[in-house]
Amino acid sequence: MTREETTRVSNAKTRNGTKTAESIRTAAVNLFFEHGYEATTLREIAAGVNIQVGSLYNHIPSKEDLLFSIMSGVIEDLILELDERLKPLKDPIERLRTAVRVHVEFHTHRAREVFIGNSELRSLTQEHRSEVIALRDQYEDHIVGILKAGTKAGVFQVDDPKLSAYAIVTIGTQVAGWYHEGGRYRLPQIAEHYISFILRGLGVDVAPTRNGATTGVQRRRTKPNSLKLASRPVPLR
Amino acid sequence: MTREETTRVSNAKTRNGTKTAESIRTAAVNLFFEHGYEATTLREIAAGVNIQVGSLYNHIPSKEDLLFSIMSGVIEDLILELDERLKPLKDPIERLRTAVRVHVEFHTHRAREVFIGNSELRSLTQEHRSEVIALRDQYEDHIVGILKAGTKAGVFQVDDPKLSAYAIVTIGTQVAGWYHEGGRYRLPQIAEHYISFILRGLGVDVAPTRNGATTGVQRRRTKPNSLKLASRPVPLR
DNA sequence: CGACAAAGCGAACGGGCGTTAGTTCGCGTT
DNA sequence: AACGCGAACTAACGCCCGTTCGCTTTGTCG
Repeated sequence: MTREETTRVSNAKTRNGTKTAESIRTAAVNLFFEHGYEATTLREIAAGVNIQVGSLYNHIPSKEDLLFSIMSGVIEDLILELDERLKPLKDPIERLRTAVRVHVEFHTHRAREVFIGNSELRSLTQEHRSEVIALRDQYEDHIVGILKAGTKAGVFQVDDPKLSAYAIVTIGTQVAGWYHEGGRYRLPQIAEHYISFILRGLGVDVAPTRNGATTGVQRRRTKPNSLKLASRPVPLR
Repeated sequence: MTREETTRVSNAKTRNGTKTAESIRTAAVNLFFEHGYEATTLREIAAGVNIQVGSLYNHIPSKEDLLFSIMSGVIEDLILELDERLKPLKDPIERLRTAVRVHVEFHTHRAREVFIGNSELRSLTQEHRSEVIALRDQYEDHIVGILKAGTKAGVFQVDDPKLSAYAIVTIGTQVAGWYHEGGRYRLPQIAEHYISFILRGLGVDVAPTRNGATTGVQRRRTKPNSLKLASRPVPLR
């Protein structure tokens, strides 16, 4: 009952040289993303690391704890990244601009983990779920804080900061669903597009998105026909 | 191998008077929504209908087929509803307005089924998944058609109709995640809000959303503090 | 009232799940 | 040379899953 699991993990090397715990994590991320947590077997994960099922338990306390460490880890990293990039900035508009940029960049770079984080909440224990929700709320509060500060300074026109923050966060979920490296849209392009969109939504006057001139964004030269919709959330298998 | 399952179902009455097949469907919808398809047991579904496990097979061919009938059924209904409401309209703006209204109303009224439809694609067989995706594409094509017609008529300014349609559809997914009857926001309020939002996004000049004056919408008189975010996708259990 | 089909019962099936336990192996340290 | 230890292996556990099947109950209709 007084268990004190570390969740964080040893860093010893496996017999073939790579860190096993790390391999387990990435194998789990890929499988959870593709088949979902419930449908993924520890035997599949073990096979992905080329070890036997039982050996997994040298590195993880349980399957559920593996999921939890992935979910909490990705939000913690997100919060850390946001804090760091926001630290030197004072101007509300610049702070929001950076927040959205970090948000979109993170949700594209680590799309799989984020997708898991947004869809597997119900597979966690009560305690772990509360913990993840607390982290998520903490992140949302950051955004809300920026919005409130900007509203008080008179540069934003926001009815309900919490509702607006929710809308902003939702965009990330969406991006994580369809973005894949090498796809039609380049990362800065996506980020700047949403920055303009959101700022306009907050009542800030932004130059129209003509040829990506807003902040000197470079658009791709190829015709922006249509998004590769086929690979949206999770076809696969 | 040459099985010809009907998926549609008998309409005999059970011993206590209600239609069993229907009860199975709603019990399944609730459980799939709360715990997910993989985590839901046929025994749980049976218990929800006050029946034994084996008796389920008097009404369904398999668990996967039950999921499929829920997912395809909800999209079929959505398409039917859209067709019917769109039939008498010619003006592109009016057509889009109605399409969004139908979209939001449907995604709030049948939020649970829609949520399942958007999150359990990967649990279907190849064949069933293709079928559902085809239906979904068919629905998207309706929206794309409206956008293209409006663009050709010169009332919309759309870079990429497919991408815009995707954005519109995404809003529904989002609403289905947090809406619940009796919550802070009333249905027409949500619909009109998104109609204005989307029309503005398409370059149509819409009166600003001051006191819901756009089309004579009545806002609630209570202060619109914050959305009940706690019950977003799926805490529960 | 008796026949018949629909629908429910309840036990069983084969299989796969997460997890545990005992053991072996290869290193770095003493 | 002996030891300790982390990490892998193998085998098994108890459990619960979706599905099947033979039997019984029920409601309907001629």
